[in-house]
Amino acid sequence: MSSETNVFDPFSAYNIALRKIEDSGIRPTKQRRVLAKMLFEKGDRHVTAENLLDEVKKENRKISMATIYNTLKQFTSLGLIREIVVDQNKSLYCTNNKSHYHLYIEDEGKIHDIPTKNINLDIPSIPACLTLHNIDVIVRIRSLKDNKKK
Amino acid sequence: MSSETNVFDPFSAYNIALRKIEDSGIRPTKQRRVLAKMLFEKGDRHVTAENLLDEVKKENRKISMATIYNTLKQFTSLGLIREIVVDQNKSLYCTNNKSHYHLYIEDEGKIHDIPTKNINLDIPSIPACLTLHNIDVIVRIRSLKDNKKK
DNA sequence: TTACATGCAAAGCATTTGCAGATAA
DNA sequence: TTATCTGCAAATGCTTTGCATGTAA
Repeated sequence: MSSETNVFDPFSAYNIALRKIEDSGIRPTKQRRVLAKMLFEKGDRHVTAENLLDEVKKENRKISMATIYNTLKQFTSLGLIREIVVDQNKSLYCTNNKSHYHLYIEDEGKIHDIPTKNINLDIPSIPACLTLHNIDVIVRIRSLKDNKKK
Repeated sequence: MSSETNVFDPFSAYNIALRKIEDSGIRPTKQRRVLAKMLFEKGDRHVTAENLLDEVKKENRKISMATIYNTLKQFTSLGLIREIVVDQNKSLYCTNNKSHYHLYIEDEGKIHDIPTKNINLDIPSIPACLTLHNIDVIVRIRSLKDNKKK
């Protein structure tokens, strides 16, 4: 392990998240810090509550499912993560904060980010009484073989 | 009521749907015909299973929820309707068969179609081994007042 | 000290399923 | 006649909630 491994980087995704948590007034509890580490120290991720629970278990820690759900919602409302809706039966959260779209491989259930610059999208202007919250673009693809079987 | 009301139009959305049902091999049962009428004789609609059940009740008919769910799935796989995923907790089905995007007013839970021509979207070409299934574009807006209350 | 957080188990809710009875062809 | 469909009620699975206990400030 090089000495650089432990250099404190105030601008790491994790430290930025931690500061936003503190600034927002919610407490940076142990559970929240552990989950923030998982979410923000592994690059851009797409996770479900279940994924996180499994990961917590693998590290021999213990955080309840209720807390994981609460935390995901809090992080979402703080703007740390983004909820993406690709299918009805499971909530997916995306840790990529840069503006981007999604590529969803339906038969694999896998999702990938598409940088905004790779898709050109022009939408009409929004009336003054309304605010644009977000634009979700999900490009849904299937592998050919899956498509063939009707 | 003018006599034209009962003129048979083989190209009405309902009759087209009915033919697709027959052609596909599934039986045009009473329930399926009633639901097809509700879906296709009222212009472009966005409905949930619950909406349809309520409508059925209002007409003093009775179709079970299980049948409504089954029918919505069958109609979707026949390509008669399209499932749109705006939020995790309820499936919405859209009867507009023309290519289009969606405008979702988050604080009202209302959804509207946006004709494709009003949005310019350029996506990169898809590798030959994959098929593009669909591109969902959901423009999410909020009314200003809702936005203010943090 | 006390307001806020966590964990558990129970509740909630949309959707699916198993199966007996009904129905279209 | 028989393969298919419907309706009921029970099951499922994700998510939320109520509440007692724990913890950060």
